[in-house]
Amino acid sequence: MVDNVNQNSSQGMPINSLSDALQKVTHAYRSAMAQAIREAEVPLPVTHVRVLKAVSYMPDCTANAIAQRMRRDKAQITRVLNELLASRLINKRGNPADRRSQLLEPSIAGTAMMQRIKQLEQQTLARMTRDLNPDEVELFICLARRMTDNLDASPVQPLNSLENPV
Amino acid sequence: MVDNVNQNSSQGMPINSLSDALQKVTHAYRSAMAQAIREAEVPLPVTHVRVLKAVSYMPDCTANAIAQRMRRDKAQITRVLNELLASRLINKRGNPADRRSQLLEPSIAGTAMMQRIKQLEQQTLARMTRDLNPDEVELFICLARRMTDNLDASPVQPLNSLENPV
DNA sequence: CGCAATTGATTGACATTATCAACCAAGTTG
DNA sequence: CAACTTGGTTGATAATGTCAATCAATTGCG
Repeated sequence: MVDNVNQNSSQGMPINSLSDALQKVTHAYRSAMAQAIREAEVPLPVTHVRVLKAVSYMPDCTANAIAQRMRRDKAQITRVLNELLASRLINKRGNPADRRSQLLEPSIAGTAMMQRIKQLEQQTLARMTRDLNPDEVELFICLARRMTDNLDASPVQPLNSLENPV
Repeated sequence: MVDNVNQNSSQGMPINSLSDALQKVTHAYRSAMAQAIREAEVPLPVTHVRVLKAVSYMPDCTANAIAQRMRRDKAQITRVLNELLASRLINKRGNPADRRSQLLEPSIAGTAMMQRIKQLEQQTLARMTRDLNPDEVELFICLARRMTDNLDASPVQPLNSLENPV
């Protein structure tokens, strides 16, 4: 109801509640996934799961590619990858095209883990969308992407936007 | 776009990309707000802003009420409130109805700060939704809420029978 | 009333996530 | 070759989230 009390000027458009709705649903999803993962005794935090997912599904995956795709700091990606490596869930191979980088791929164990996680994710998403029909889900995704693109496309271009040279 | 490579079985329903779309748009929004706040030289992290917002708009606001509404750990709320107090952005008043708790309200400075933040939020949201019409925004909010409620309402449903491939 | 249980708030400890800056080695360009 | 860029790593620190224990005020109930 923090939203409800946003007197939103002239229109009936409750645009302010957008931020709350967004943060709440994301928090709910992350909590649900974290809980599902905990209960399934998969000893991986959510971010690690996402990185493992990227490694599993991105062809010719490198650390930098993950960082760009997930729009996260490459430092954090490095750390997560190191822990996944320590857990033997992924492997590094030298990149023949560039000796600075390594190609990443899931190990056998990583692939198996990914299968379990995929199930958990499907269950959580199914629970989350149980009263939504496919069209509504698709529409939600579409809207979310448009909003993401809107924010990405027109950065306020500040002083130090060295990160994304797009 | 980790999503794009999710071979999503037989159907056309891209249910898996939902999680990525969700996390990306939230991350984009948080980044944009954090950047706007930084540039406006408002020295408050995003969570503090949200709590200040709650204090500003919730009548008879208490720490516990905020924690429940934001679905966050009350420990975290306490800490954020303490910092807002230290920054003189909010005030505590004894709660006549319950001497254990205090009623929270923004200070003069807090109200002024809230006005600035509200502007920043409006700008960010406007940028994010610039090619969406009000109906689409409202629909998005509605869908987000339904999903949040779905996750909140049901603990963890039994595994099978949840997702018969449509 | 007296006392156990509950509740609002706080604190400590810790895990997770995010960001920034410095750095190195390999690659690229002039 | 020198200057610069790029992929990756590391250190430091901020921000966020979660759990457990604690204290004081309140409530429920015999």
